Amino acid sequence: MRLTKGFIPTLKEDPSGAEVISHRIMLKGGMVRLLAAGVYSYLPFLWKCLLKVQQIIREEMNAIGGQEFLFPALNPLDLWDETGRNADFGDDVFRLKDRKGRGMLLAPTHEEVVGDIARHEIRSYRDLPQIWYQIQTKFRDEPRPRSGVLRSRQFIMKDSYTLDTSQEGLDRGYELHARAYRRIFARCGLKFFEAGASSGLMGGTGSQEFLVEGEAGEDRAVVCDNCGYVMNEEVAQSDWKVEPGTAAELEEVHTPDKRTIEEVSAFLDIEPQRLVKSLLYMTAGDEPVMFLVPGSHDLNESLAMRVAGGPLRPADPEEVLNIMGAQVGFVGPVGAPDGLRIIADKSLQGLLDGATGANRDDYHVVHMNLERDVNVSEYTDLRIVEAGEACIECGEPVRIITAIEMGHIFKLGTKYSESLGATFQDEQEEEKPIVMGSYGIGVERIAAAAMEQRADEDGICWPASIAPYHVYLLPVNMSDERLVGAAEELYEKLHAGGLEVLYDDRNVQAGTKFKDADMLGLPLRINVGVRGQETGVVEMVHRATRETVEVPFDEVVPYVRHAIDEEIAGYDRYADEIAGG
RNA sequence: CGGGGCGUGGCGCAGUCCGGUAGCGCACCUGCUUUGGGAGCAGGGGGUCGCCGGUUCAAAUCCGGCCGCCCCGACCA
Repeated sequence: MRLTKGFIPTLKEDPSGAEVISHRIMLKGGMVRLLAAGVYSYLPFLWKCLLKVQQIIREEMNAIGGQEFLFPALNPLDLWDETGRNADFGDDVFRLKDRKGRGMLLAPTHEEVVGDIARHEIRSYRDLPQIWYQIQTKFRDEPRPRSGVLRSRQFIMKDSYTLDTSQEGLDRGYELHARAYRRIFARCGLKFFEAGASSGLMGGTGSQEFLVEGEAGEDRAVVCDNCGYVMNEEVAQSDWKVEPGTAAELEEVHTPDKRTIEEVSAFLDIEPQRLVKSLLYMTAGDEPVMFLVPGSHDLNESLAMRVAGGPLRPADPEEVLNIMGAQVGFVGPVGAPDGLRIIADKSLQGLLDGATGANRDDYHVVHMNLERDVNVSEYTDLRIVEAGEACIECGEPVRIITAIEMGHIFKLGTKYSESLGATFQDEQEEEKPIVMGSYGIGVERIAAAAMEQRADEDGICWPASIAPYHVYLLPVNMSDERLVGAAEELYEKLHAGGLEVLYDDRNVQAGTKFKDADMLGLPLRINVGVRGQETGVVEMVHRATRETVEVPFDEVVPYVRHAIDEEIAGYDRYADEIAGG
């Protein structure tokens, strides 16, 4: 591509409103443009990268027996009412009406459509297993789109679905996907890791995330370097306990206007961890449940929902007042209403000397002995793990990593097939629900994560496997006919050699070209300058290392070919090593 | 949804407090010079100052409402 004919509108100045590095580079490098909050146009340069990512995904999905579909993005609301997810998704889904007034939505995911096809077409165990996938635009009306394409409202997802006759079949399909995902991310040149995860709105029995470490990410993972325990913070546990202390008589103390953990612990001179945080939540059926966690920690809502057996919402201040008889900030488990389910974090088990709200405005109680003073229904892990706590598996201190979620795989089971009536007949002529799995990859996030992981202050350094072009051809001075002649000739030769070249044939200062070349970050750059004219060489600059070598004119094509092939082969070898099984 | 910030030529910003000729840099067009890390000189084009309403002789500027975008939080596969 000649830059004079191409459309890569790079910016000279930093764009406003782009905080994370991938967003900044995408705007500055002329790769994306904003249309509305969380809605982006992908310009040709980035789109070439995204097409390469999609091609790698296709190859790996096809390799595990996946069949590519294209499901409709426009879905009837009725179908989503059948699974209950029209309500579950709430405001996060875009809804509209057709001309007849029928409710429709723009699909945020496709379990329902897959289930609908399956229930009409899958009759027998002989039809199974199936692996269906698509690469398609998804719509989610995120409450707060942010960080450029990392959390947008319209984005490209590879989603796939396994249909099986049994849990064992599902396990196989799930493992095939895990391997394919490892190969995909490895081939895209990413350093990634895997973590156990929460299945959230998807439901089901197991799930795992593929993550890339990066400050711009929204996920946090608890990692043990000693034993390899890696869990998303949402489901992570640790081995940590509050020191029990010594028992004493329960005492009510006046704590006027002291509501927060900080205020109360400072006022009473009690360590925050001994101050028991009492959080009232409401179940879907509006039943109250109280969760107790040490004041030093936050409640892990995923774990709370798991133990409560369903979705929860924090009780609003009025409900708290009605149920507990005191304002938020002064409620506690001591003297709670009869029958209130109280679930405590394991770290509090055996606590002899704690403090908490007295269920009376402006009062707290001290010397609380949990066993003696509180009717705890259950002890379980409920707290968000903090860095340095002992690993639940091996006891060594854990780290916490901020990361970008690239992919997520779920064992769904029969949740959707049952609600949709997607069944098959087994060998015994018995009608059974299809066992499903679902698996997603955020396509733009791969490009963004590559930037977060590999950019420097000048721009991105693309992995060769997904780089929009292989090489940046840069004649230093367009008014020097010798240079232009040499560059033109190289351009033709590189093309003929099957290489993708971005040829900067603009008549601008060399410095401008260098800046753009660094920003756009192709793996190699060829400087065609006067210096090499006499000796018949060009400068070959490796973007990632800045290493510069002189390459004789006639060896340019094989040099580039070799460098690109070697880098990609390295990713392929890595993919082979880590894919497993 | 709560908190904060912002909205002025294509881009980045000043001007708003204290009302009175819309400005700067970059980009763009023409010409000349220049050409290895975002060139110089000369000339030129381009703006309903987010929208609606109000106050005023007069509003980018003051007041009210609305919209949009960004950040933090809540939320979120």
